[in-house]
Amino acid sequence: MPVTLSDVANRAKVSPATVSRVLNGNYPVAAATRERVLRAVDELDYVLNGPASALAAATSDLVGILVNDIADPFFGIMASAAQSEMGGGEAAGPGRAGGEKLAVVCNTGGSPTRELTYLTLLQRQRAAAVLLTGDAVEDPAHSAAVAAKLARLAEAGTRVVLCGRPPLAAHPDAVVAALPFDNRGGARALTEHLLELGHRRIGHVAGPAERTTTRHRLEGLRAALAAAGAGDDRTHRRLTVHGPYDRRSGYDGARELLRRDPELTAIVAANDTVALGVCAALREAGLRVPEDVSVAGFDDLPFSADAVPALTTVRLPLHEAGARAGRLALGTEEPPAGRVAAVSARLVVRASTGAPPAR
Amino acid sequence: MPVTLSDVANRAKVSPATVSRVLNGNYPVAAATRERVLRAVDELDYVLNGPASALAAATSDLVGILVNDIADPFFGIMASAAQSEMGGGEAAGPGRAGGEKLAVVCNTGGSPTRELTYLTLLQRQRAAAVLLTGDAVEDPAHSAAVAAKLARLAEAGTRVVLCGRPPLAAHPDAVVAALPFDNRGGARALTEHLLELGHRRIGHVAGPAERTTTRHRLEGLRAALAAAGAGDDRTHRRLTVHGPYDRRSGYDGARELLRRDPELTAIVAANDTVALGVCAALREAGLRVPEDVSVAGFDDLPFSADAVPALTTVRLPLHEAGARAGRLALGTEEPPAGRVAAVSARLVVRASTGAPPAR
DNA sequence: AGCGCCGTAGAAAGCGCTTTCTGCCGACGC
DNA sequence: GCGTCGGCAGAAAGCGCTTTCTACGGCGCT
Repeated sequence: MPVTLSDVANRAKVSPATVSRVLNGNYPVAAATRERVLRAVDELDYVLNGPASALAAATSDLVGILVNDIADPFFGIMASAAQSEMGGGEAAGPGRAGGEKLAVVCNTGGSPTRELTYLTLLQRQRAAAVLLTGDAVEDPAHSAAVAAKLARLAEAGTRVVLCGRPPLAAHPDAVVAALPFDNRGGARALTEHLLELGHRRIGHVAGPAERTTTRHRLEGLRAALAAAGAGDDRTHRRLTVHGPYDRRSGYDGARELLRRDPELTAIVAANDTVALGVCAALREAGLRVPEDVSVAGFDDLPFSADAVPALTTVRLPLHEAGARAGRLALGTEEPPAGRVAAVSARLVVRASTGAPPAR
Repeated sequence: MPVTLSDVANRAKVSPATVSRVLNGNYPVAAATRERVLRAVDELDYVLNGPASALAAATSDLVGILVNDIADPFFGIMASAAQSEMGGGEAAGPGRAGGEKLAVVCNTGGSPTRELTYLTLLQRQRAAAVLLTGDAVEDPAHSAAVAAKLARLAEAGTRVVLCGRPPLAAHPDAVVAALPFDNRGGARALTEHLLELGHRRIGHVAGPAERTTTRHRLEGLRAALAAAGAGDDRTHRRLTVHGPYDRRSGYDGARELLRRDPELTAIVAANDTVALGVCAALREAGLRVPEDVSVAGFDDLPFSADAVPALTTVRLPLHEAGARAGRLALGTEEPPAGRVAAVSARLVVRASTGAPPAR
């Protein structure tokens, strides 16, 4: 019932081989013949059978993008940037010419199991490339499993790229490139800003425990604190709470921190969304931002500039990183030397931070 | 090099057919044999070749979810709800048992061309189902092209479902089900709320022109206005500006509306994100919300409750709708009678609307 | 004039799986 | 005790494409 390659061949009075060559454009075909074939394709409204050609050619045009939370713009921005690098832009011809890829995003929900599941599914589809974004869970067993999976994928010819995620410990060369974010540096700069302003009692609503991103941001923060001789480790731990990357976590976290230390003058949030929750809790407690308590976010998502007050945060060039990762996955861009290129984080000072209240 | 079905068969001392049957679980296999096969699969770390099985079986386990903007939570929420209905939850076995699907989201960026491109790509992959979310562009040529494409997909066995999008005019039965949002009703209720509060000069920062959602929301608004005898058509048009669904559009739109009519007492935004931009512009102009000007959004995205002031808006059950659409796509849920089930919209009154200032 | 070569098209062998059709074997019925 | 049936496994024919290898003209060259 569906139109096949040979139907087209018959109509164009050529062999199936020729049609295939026209569609793939990787073999000389006389202009007149090509013309005829294209016309037949058009007339029959033919669409290549993806599975069949993937099987025969042993590669497919599927590219998988794994994200932790598809409803979070942090990932949305990276994914859409990556996706926009991968064709799909112009009209798809009937064939696979032009190297258009089907870039698809897979939502792991932050669950290691689902991450592995998707990787298997992608492996099953013989994906051309896989792009992992965001956080990695710091469970040795899981990291090993992921690394092993990626190694197998790489073996089968899939290009693996890591974006906003540290390089693999286990099989570093299974990966084409890794673009980790400089979370440590960003957190450090942010904390220094707060210290300069005069803050000494700084609370932290951190991200989920056991995640590299969370750990790195914490390390940056503590490094700055330590360098300034502000507080000891026990204090830091007391002034840190963990939670997911949502508004609720910020709200609850801020209340908890306030309970633990009502004298707090600043709160650093795991990201901008969490920061909004923190602001809400503060406001509810009758505290003004930044006059009574300063608040800082992380990521610099678009809404942060519009918040009231506008959020001081650390800008991560999500779009650029995503786009670059996309090109790397496609092989359009040369991998960086050493396969790793850190993505820098820049402090953005806005209205939500200020000097601590005079006592 | 890669492990194939027959490798597994050899190791398990059975025929390839048997291995296939174990993996697909749709044919009786003696427990002992099954056991043996499963062990072999495990030992060889075998992963089914998706393209090959898709080719042989003439179906694949790919499900496409088309969204306009992956970085917008509006779509993120629907997509993630739909995706979570489609397996990927538990560990993926080596086979396709359990009907796990690879649910992938495709970002059209609101471009009709890319929409068609993705549809072709999905058709090429012989997708099991396709889920179109959000707005449809109101260009007859494009609608016809999409409808035709969907009809061909349906013909090939792909289940097509529409979520937050009106049923097809051209080939209504190409679609398994359509779950359009009640944008008219929502807009109407919202406008009535404003009218009851006493507002008469209501500005509108609408969504992109030539989109069904935009049109429906406008129609609801004008219906309410007309019913209350508030303003004529020319006035409405003068107090309406169009723009994309982003913060910027709200900001620019509000400034423009203020210029056109400084006596405005309320502004209805295309959605919550736009509403935030409106608030920013108002604030900048020295106007308080809602004391001087009331502002209302649409969709009730999570951040709306946290905005300052908390946004009055229209709640769309995005999660529920997405989940239902997912089940419909999978065939887990019976399609509604007539294949169409409107999704209701509910007014949520919060702090951003109030009585107009006494003159 | 003959040779070889370039440019182009066709034949055909798979790619790795699913599935019908066939066949074996033990159990059960009469 | 033999025929028959049912439960399970194997053989083999594709699924629709890609790609090597082969074939065929016509051209330029010697």
